Amino acid sequence: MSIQPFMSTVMGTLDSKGRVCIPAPYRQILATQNTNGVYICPSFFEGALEGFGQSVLDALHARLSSLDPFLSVAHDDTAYAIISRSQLLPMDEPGRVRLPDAMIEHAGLKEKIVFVGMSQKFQIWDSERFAPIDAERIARMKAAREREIARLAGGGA
Amino acid sequence: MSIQPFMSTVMGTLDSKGRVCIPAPYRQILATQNTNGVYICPSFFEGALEGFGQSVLDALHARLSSLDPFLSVAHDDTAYAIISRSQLLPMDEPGRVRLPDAMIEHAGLKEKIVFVGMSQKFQIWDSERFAPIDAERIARMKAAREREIARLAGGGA
DNA sequence: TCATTTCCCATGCTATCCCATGCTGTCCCA
DNA sequence: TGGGACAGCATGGGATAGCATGGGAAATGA
Repeated sequence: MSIQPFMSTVMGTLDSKGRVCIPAPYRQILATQNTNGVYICPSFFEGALEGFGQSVLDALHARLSSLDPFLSVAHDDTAYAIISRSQLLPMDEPGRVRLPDAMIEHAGLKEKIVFVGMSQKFQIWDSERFAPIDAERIARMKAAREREIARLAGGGA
Repeated sequence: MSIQPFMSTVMGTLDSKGRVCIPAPYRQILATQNTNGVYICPSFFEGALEGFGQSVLDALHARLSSLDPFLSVAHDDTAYAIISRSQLLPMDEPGRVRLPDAMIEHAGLKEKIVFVGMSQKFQIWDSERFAPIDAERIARMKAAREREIARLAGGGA
C-alpha cells in the first residue's frame, strides 16, 4: 500500500476536561508511523493547532541535523520553530489526548471542533472559527479556477 | 497493460442507507490501482461528487512532497482543496460504499444517480440534476466545433 | 490535607460487515 | 434462430464490533 496521508474533514468534541478524541483513521496513521500519541503545535499563521506524527518530526530533525548545532548561524528557522513549540501528547486507551490550556486558548476551542486532514499533518479548528476560513479558502480556489478558464477561453495566448 | 480509464455513463441507485453500488467496470479499474475502496471528493465547481483511485492521489502527493508542509501557502491550499475534502470510502463485498451525508447533500442525490466516466476520475450526479448539465456540455462542444469550422472556412488565417 | 490531573472502566450508539436473494445479461445448445 | 440455463451484478436487511463519550477512582504535587 502507498503512503497514508491524513485526509478528510471530521467533526469532534472538546469535553469539560479539555480532552479531544482523535478520529480513528488518524490514529491508524499515527500508529503506522510508530507514534505513541500525537505531536501538537500551534499554527504560526492561523488560529488553529497542527497535529502530526513521527515521520514529519524525523524530516524536520534531518533538516536541522545537517547544520552544526553550535557553530552554524544559518539556522533553519522553520524547522527550529516547529520543534521548539511542539509537544508529544500521550493518548489514553480509547484514543483521546488532553490538550494543554495554552493550546486551547490559542485556537479558541469551544465545544465543537473540526479536524482537517492535510496530508502529512492535520489541523484542529474551533468549529465556528473554521467556517469563514473554509469559505475563504474555497473562494480562493474558485477564483484561481476562473482565471484559468478565462485564460483558456481567451484564445490560449 | 495500457492505462485503464473510467468511461461511459452508468445509471445507479442510492439506497435508504446512503449506499451506492460502484459499477463493476469501475471497480476493476480501482482494483488495478491497488485501491481498496474508492476516494470520493465533492466537486468544487459543480453539484456533483468526484471519484478516483490511488494513482490520482499518488500524483497529488508527489506534488505536495516537494513543498514545505509548514511554510508553503501552496502546500496548504492544495492539500486543503483536495485532501481535506476527500475520503477513502471502504467497499463491502458486493462492491458498495456508504456515502457520507454531507456528500449526499452536496450533490443533491436522490434515488436515481448517474456515474459519468471521465478518464482519471468519474463523477456521481443526481439523475435529474445531470440532464441539463449534460445538454450544456454537448452544446459547448458543438459551439467549439462550429467556431473551428468557421475559422477554417475563413481562410485559416 | 486538599486540589488537580491522569488513568481506567463502563455504556450507548452508530457504522460496518456479512449473508441472503432477485434479476438481467450472456452464453451455449438444440 | 430461439429457448433455456447459468453466472455475475445489483439490492435489501439484520447483527455485531468498534468508536466516541462520560464519569469515577487513584496518584501526584502544592
